[in-house]
Amino acid sequence: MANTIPNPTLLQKNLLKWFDQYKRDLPWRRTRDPYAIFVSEMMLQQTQVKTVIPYYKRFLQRLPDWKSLAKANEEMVLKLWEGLGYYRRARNLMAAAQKIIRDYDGELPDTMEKILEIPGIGPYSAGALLSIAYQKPYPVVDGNVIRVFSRLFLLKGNLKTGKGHKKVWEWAHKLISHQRPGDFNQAVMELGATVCLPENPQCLLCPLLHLCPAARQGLQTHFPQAAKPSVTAEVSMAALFIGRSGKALVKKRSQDEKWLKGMWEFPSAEGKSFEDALRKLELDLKVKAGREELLEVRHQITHHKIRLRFFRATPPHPGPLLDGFKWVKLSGLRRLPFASAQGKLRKWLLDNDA
DNA sequence: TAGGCGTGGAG
DNA sequence: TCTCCAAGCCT
Repeated sequence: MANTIPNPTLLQKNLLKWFDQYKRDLPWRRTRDPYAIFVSEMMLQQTQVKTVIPYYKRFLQRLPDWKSLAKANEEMVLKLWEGLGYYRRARNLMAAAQKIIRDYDGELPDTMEKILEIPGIGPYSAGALLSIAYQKPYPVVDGNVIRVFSRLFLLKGNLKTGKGHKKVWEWAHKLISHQRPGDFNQAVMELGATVCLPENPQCLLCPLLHLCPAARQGLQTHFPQAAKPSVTAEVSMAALFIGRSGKALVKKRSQDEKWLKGMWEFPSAEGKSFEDALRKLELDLKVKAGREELLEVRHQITHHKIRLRFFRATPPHPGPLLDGFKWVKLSGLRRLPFASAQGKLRKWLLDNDA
């Protein structure tokens, strides 16, 4: 079957009309403030809309403009970010604010060249900021755009990297609306997030159904084509819960660790088995642990599936605290975190950490 | 270029 | 329970 190319004008018109009628009411769509839009874009990197909303509101309430963010202390910014993940984004956000105050007199620049120099801003975010905050006709490509375009244009192969990815950008450049670039970009993403879903795409609700060759051929779930399956390794870890008078001992991970460098965790170790890991811990900390498993927590970190089992241990002999350890106050542990932001513990732990 | 970086939603 | 992957960036 011929790969018919949808008419760009028609595509824009249908999509924008649908967007006007069905777009979600999101807090960052109620402002034109480049700062607020910038914050939202940083938070939205690899993070779902629903997750971001409460963080976004709290962040803007506490740090409403470039100036307040630029002079904020890092502990406070990380605290506001706690639980969102990818903590480098929080530091980049601060660095961005400082740069904008220092180099641009407190105004987000409006050229691609300058925007790309801002820490934490790559091709996607630059396009989003220029189109949404400044109505400039730059496209965006994210996971949604890849999925929508792969179906609309029957794009084959891996579209996340290399030539395939470049192809998606070329389509995005061709299709961007010059009248309403910000709305067009958001509309494609909105369609991907609410209608053109990875599984069970809602084609009957799609404003582009009549333009979509994948849907016409019943191939919508065959696009985008699956990337090569990633090999994941299974890792066994043991962790110690060492409590004393309402407090628990936590440890800062070293910079030599494979993951979560510099983050706080309950003392843990890897091993060939849980027992093996537990013995290492006992040896390292010079403590004796019980063999009764308190809890098993599972974690996914790039290409690793981790099972972390917690065991109770009696506190080490009181004396000077070892370097990199500290006691945190806990009243009740409902969930045990694996590790957390640099110098911080995850919120359900800090809730109890007066 | 591929791997590291966090957490949680959803099927 | 398991898997996939989300408004990506950096090295």
